[in-house]
Amino acid sequence: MPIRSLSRRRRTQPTNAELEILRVLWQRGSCTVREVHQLLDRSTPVGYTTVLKLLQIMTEKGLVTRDASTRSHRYAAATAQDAAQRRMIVDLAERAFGGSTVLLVLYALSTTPATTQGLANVRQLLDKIVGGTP
Amino acid sequence: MPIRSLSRRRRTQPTNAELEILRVLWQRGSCTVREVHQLLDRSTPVGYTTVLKLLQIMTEKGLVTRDASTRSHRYAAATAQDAAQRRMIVDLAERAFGGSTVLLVLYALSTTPATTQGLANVRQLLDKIVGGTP
DNA sequence: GGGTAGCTACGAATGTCTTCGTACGCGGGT
DNA sequence: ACCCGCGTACGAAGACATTCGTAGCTACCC
Repeated sequence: MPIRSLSRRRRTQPTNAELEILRVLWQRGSCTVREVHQLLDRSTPVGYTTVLKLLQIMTEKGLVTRDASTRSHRYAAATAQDAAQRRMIVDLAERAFGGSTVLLVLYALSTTPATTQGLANVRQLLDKIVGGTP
Repeated sequence: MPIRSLSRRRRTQPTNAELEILRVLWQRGSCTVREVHQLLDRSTPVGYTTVLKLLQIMTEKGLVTRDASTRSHRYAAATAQDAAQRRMIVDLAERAFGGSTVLLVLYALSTTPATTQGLANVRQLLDKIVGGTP
């Protein structure tokens, strides 16, 4: 019988269902449960109270903030989208690329069916990063 | 009482513990359970039978192959490392970047404390990708 | 030939994620 | 005053993930 189970996933990363909700909140700012429920675009639809429960859990975790001053509480993402995205990239780099985001980038670029516009953007950003840390 | 629970995580992606084992197998080729157990480098150590159980489960999932011709079975990763890495990138792009790997790359580059060598590699790869799909 | 070390198989405990049913309260309309 | 729609809170069910103990087998060594 296992007593400890401490090596679970990074607790700070949102799960899949949480991420879908966060996407709605990032796009729309602050939302009621009903709004999130209606805006969610899922392959398999989900019940209203499921969304409510998730938002309650996410509040406990600190992923979202809640304004309970009105009857229909309003929820908003607690962290900015880009910060969360960067965290997820770093997490994936650690788990699968030995911590190297550059390696991750190389693989991503060699996979992607990229548009010339997208590649131009990457090149532009590269030009902006003058030095880096050698 | 939930009857169906179908919107779980992408079933093809290895979990965290599975990924740690795959890393060993990718690095060393084919291994016995004992070898994997000894080579695993975990913050919290894990028991021998845990590794065994995980390898059995991964065999069922098709993540690894098993050669049972000797007393100590030998396991090997079923898919190449780079293919798995690409899959994980695509998965993250879908979950958090609207499916755009280019956007993922942009965020990764703007985060990373990159070496000039790494950046040079990225630039080199960019030069190789002549066209892309506009 | 018996003991021991090492191996696999299996099941159970625990924790997390996702889902929903049910209970309960408040406010507005009739 | 009463009901109904809408809201929150809570608990529990089921699927997975992770961990390990125990059982049972085989080979090897004295």
